[in-house]
Amino acid sequence: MSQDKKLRGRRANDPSRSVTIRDLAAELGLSITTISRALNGYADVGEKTRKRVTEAAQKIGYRPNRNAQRLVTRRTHNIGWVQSDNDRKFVDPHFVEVMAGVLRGARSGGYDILLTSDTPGNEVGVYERYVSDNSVDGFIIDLPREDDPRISYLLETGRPFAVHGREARSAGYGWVDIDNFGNFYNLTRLMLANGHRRLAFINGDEHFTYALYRRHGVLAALADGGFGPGDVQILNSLHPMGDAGSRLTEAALADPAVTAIIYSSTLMAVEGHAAVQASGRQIDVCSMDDELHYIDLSSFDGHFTKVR
Amino acid sequence: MSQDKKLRGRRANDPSRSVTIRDLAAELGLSITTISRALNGYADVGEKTRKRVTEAAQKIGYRPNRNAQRLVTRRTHNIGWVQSDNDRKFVDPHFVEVMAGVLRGARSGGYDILLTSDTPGNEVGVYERYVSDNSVDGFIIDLPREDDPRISYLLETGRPFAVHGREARSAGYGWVDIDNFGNFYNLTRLMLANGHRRLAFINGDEHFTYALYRRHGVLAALADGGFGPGDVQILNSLHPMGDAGSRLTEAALADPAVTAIIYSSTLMAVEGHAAVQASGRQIDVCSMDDELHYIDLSSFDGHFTKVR
DNA sequence: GCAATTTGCCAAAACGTTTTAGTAGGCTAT
DNA sequence: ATAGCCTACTAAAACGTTTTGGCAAATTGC
Repeated sequence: MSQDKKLRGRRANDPSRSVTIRDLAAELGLSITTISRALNGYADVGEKTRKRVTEAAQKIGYRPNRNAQRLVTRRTHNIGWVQSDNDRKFVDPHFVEVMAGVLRGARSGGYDILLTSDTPGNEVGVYERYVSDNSVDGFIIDLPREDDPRISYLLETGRPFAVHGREARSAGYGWVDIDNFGNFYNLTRLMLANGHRRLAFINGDEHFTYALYRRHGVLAALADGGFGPGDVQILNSLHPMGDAGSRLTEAALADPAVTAIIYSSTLMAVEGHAAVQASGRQIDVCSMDDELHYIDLSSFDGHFTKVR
Repeated sequence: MSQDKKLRGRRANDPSRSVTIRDLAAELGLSITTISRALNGYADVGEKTRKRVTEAAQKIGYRPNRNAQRLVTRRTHNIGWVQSDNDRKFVDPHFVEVMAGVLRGARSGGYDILLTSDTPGNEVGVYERYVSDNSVDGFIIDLPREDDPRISYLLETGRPFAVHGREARSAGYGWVDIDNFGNFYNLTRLMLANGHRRLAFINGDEHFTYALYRRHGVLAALADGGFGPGDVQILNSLHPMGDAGSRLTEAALADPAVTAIIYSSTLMAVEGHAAVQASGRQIDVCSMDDELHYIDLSSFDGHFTKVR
C-alpha cells in the first residue's frame, strides 16, 4: 500500500498542481504500475481495464509529465537544431522552406525541435551542452562545410544526427541532399552544347559543400567537353542577398567574351537577368536551385531552361 | 551515509552513463546537497568548498541533468513557439528576421525555443499539451488576430506569454509591436499633403491585426483630412509573396484617378514600382514595413520618402 | 568561561514517471 | 488431483536533481 501514500511535502496543498498518475490510480483503484502499462500499450493489462484507464485519463485530463518520463527513459523526443548566430544565415530565404519541412517531419514522428543559436567562436559548445544535459535525442545539421567540425564532434561522441546537405564523409549518419555536382555538370554541358565557349559561373560561398560541389560539377563538365578551367569565370557571392546578383553579373559582363552565365541561386539569376537586359548584351542565363515557393518566375518562362 | 550508496540497479554497469552529482560528491567526499548548493550559488557553502566543487565539476565534466532539474523545480527554461502549419506563414520573409531576434533574446536569458507546428483545425491543442505536460515555461505568440483564440486560451489558463504584434486586449500580457496605426496615418496624411486626392492602399491580410490597424490608420487620416473612405481604393494581398505586388498594382492602376499608392509591404512596393514604371503613369508610391535586411533598396533612393 | 549566534555541511524526502521482479488465481493437460 | 502455465495485476526501486529541516563546530559577546 505504499503507493497509496497520502500526498505530503511541498506540494501537498498546492491547489494548482496538475493531475498525476497517482491521482488516476486512486480514482480507479488501480496501481500506478497498471496505469502506466495500460497507457503505454503493454500486453499484460486486460482490455476492459485499459479502456477504463484511457477513458478516465481523458476525463480527468491526465497528461504524463514529460520531464519525469524523460528522466527515467532517457529519451526526450526533442531534436536539437542549432542556428549559427550569424547575420548571413538568418537572411537566407531558403531557410523558411527548410524549416517548414523539418517541422512537418518532426511532428509526424512525435518530435519537437529544440532551437537555439550557437556561441560565436565556440561552434560545438552548444552540441556538447545539449548532449550532456540530456536535452535532446539527436540533431539536425544544416549547411555543412567540408570536414565540418559539428559532424566530427557528433560522430566522435556517437550522437545521432541527420544532415541537410552533404560532405565527403558519408558513413555513420544520414543526409538529405540534391545532386549539386550532377545538376551543375549537366547545366554546364548544356551551355557548351548550345555553342557557348566562354562561361561565367556565379556561385555561392564555396566554404559550404553545396557550392563547392557545384563548382566541381562545372569544372568537370568543362574538362569532359574538352575545355579547361580557363574557360569559365567563377564569381562568388558570400552573401546570397543584397545586390550580389546584379553586382556580380556586371562583373561577369566586364569580360566581353562571356556569352552565358550560370547562376547558383535563382534569386541572383532573377536580378542578374535584369542586369543583362540593361546591358543590351545577348547572354544566355540559367540557374538551378532548391525550390522557392515565394518567387514568381512566370515572367521568365521561355528564358529559363529546365534541367530535370 | 545513505547518500553514498553504491550504484545499483539498471544502470550499475552501463559504461556510457554520464557523470552525475553523486559521482562528484564521491570524488570530493561531500554530500550531494552541498554540491547542489555550491553550484547553485547558495550562501551556506564555504568559499573554498565552492571553488573545489566548481573546479572538480569542470574537471570531470559534470553537467546537471536538465530533466531531473525540470522535474523538481517545475521550470524548463524553454519557451514554446508554435508555427501555424500553413504554407502562407512559412513563406513570409519577415519570419527569418523575427526568428533571429527571438533566438538572440532567448539565449541571452538562458532559454531555448521549443518549436513545433500546430494541428490544422485545432489551434490551441498544442498549447494545451505543452502546458499540461510541463514542456515549456511560457510562449511566444506571433501574428495575432483580433480576439486571438491562442491569447484567450493562455489568458484563461494563466500561462505566461509575450506577443509579437498586438490586439485590442492589452492587459495581462506583454507585447512588442510597431505603431501600425500611427505610421499609416502619417503616411496617408503625407500623401494628402502632397496633393493626392485619390489613393490606392495595397494592404496585407486584414485577418491579422497588423494589417487591420494599418487600414484604420489610413481611414482615420482620410477622415481627419476631410476625405472619406470613398477616396481610397483598398486592395488586399492574402499572400505576401508571389506576384501580388504587380498584380494588385495593375488592379489599382485600372482606376485612372489614382495618383498615389501606399503599400503595406516593401516587397510589394518594389514589385509595384516596376509595374508603375511599365505603365508609364505618373504615380507616387510609398511604403512602411518592418526592417528587411536582405532587400536592397538603394536603387529606390529618392523615390521613397522615409517616414520616421 | 559560558551562552548565544553564525558558519558550513548533510540526511532524507520529494518531484512523477518507468521498469523489474514478482504474485495470486484461474485454466489446462495429464 | 496436481503440476505447470497463463492472465492480470502490483510493490518497490530507480532516474538525478532540489529543498527542507537540522546539527555540530567555530565564532562572537559579555
